[in-house]
Amino acid sequence: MRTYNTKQREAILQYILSLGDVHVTAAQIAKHFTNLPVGRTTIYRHLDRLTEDGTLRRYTGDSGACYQYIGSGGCCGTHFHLKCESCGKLEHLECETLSQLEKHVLSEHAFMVNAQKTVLYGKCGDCLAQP
Amino acid sequence: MRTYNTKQREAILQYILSLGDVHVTAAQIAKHFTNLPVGRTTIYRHLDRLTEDGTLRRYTGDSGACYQYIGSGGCCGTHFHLKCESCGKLEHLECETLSQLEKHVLSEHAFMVNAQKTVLYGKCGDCLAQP
DNA sequence: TTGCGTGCAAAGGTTTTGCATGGCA
DNA sequence: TGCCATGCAAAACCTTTGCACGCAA
Repeated sequence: MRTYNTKQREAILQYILSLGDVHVTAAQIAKHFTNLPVGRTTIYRHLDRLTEDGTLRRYTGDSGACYQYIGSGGCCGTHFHLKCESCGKLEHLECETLSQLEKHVLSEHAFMVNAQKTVLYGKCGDCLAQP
Repeated sequence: MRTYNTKQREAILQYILSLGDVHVTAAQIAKHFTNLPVGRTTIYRHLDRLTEDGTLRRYTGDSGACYQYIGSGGCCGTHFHLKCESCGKLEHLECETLSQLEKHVLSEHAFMVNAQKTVLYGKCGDCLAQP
């Protein structure tokens, strides 16, 4: 099955890439393209496809699904992510302590953590510094 | 504002308590009360109230909100939870390694983890043992 | 020309709200 | 009796699906 390079596909991908570490919802994308000819259906279909491709990460927030760019390297497959509850920023977290955690939980608590899907919620440094 | 002790309130609370560590969705509760006079509206209103009370924990799954009993002691305020993606079981995880993780992430990565809201996804021991 | 891509409309599911009635205290 | 609680119906949302037309290759 071939994939076509349409204007809508380009526009959606460009927008997500431009956001960097900040996640988006389908509604946000739709709002961003209010004045352009991009239908909701198309947005959802591309988000689904990009998620299956491994281009985007999908997780479920309090009001709908959120998507965020992962990158072509697939480097985010093995490490955790930190989601700031104040500003919505999603940070990547790769360090030895996290790997130890995975091993510990598996060996001591008989639970295999799926780092790909797990998001640690909390407050990032920037938001902690502000009142 | 007083709160009344109605049959519906009792029935819903009893059902959630009887489930122990297993979470429920609003749909499951509605299904459980198919033959009893408990409307969806009432279920949602009680779930909201109980969550605000701190009696229940609420988190959002792939298809709707999930609720789980916390207990009056609030003992779950400080530890993590493990959600099995296969069977849906929610396990409590309290151990020294997790506390270390929190301290490490805060001091080394400038991020304060909200353990109350964070759920680690993965596979529990029972499901790992099965094919 | 071929077949995927698009978008409108409609359907499906979950959650919320309006309003009249019911029931605890 | 005074209010909160209830539940039906309808609305508000988010997401998916059917179908005809458009467009990239």
